[in-house]
Amino acid sequence: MTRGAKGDDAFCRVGLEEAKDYSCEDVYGALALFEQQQPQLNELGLWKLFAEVEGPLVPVLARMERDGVLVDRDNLQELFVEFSDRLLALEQQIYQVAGKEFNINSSQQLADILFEELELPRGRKTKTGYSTDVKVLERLSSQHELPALILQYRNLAKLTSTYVKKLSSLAAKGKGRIHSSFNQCGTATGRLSSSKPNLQNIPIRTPEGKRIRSAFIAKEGCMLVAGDYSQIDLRVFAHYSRDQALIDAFTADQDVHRKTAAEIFRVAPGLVTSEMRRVAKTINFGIVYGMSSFGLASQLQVSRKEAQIFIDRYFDLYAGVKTFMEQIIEQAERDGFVTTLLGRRRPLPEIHSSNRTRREFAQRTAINTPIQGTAADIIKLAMLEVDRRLRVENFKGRMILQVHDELVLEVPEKEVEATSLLLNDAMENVMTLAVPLSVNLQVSRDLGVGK
DNA sequence: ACAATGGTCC
DNA sequence: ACTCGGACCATTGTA
Repeated sequence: MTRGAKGDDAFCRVGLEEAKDYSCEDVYGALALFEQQQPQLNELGLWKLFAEVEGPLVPVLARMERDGVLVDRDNLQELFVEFSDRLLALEQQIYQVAGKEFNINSSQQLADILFEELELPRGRKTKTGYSTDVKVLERLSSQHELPALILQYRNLAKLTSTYVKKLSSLAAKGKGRIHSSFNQCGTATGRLSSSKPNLQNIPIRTPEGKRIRSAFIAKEGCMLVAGDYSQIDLRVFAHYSRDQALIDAFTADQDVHRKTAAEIFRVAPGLVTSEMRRVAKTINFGIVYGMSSFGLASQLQVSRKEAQIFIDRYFDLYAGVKTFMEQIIEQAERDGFVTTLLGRRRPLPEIHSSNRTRREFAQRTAINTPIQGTAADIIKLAMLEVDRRLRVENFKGRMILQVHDELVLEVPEKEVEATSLLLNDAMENVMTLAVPLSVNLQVSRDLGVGK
């Protein structure tokens, strides 16, 4: 049933007759698959998940895809001109500093210049040579001006080609709305994915990135209402681990990164610096991913010993977390799979691998999948509830984006207040865990400023 | 067409 | 020897 890579737009070229046959074949195939797989879903205990979540979600996603999201074409065009100009200038500057012209986009050619001609210290090796990734270039920035220029160039080139250019061309046709595909199959954890274009990795970190975000707007007379779950992964983690300190922190609505920082640095919460909090935040995320002391050390740029101390103190504070990790790995070894709160299942055959790297990877996956997958379960339920309530209450607002822990709605100005309440309530109360779910709301004309 | 590298998001 | 979970995509360079 796979179409050719360039065949997805076939309906634009063929007549209705052929399109009809083609569509019916698709439907027939889907039905045949359904009849074959229904018993399997039953046996695996997945029927309920299919019938009550994934199935009902199909029309919701289909409508999101059809409606799309509006972008400001003029704004994008201006960004394209400005970024192209700046890239051209950077390019010339780079040639001058490097002493010759080369293809800046080629990591190979760049490596030649940096490590052969300029004789800068080499870093990590790749399969084909020496790495020129952001970590390496940042380290070299203090010794030579070229690496810093490359970083600037890469940053701008990435934004221009992947986002500005791509989004412009997609928005050029039709009403300026961009129609992504939200895929239900294809992730190992149960998350959605977005493609053609991917609207789940629109920039947000850098100032230039935020300007690209600003090009995503609400149509005339509407506002964008966004709700994002506050630290849903860690909250799910608290729920699963039943760790009392973590549960207490979220129940009291404490700043959990600050609390962690206070503990591992042995200072009063009031004396936690932003740097200490940053370290604690990295650890909190690392824990969810099953990070080792080695991984933590390389992430934080500290010694393994220091990293190990952080981890020891972490497990001191959150004793339940360690037990949970051990138990979920045991479970994976026993069953050969792990599950999410709604029974979504991920096989982990490599949990018994004799290859240590593979086995440990499977162990980290055993920890991460129930967390990430349960968070995905929760927001999928929220999407169904939001969609249902919008209809029941006859609101005109519609969901247009999902970004893993965030839902964005396009809402008529007059309904913003009521819809915001609806969104907040539906997201926070869609499921009851051992800790409350908390949602931050944002109302704006575009996706840029303040988010 | 495909692998490798690098980079964006949660 | 060990380098954090999940995605998608652009570009280069080789086949």
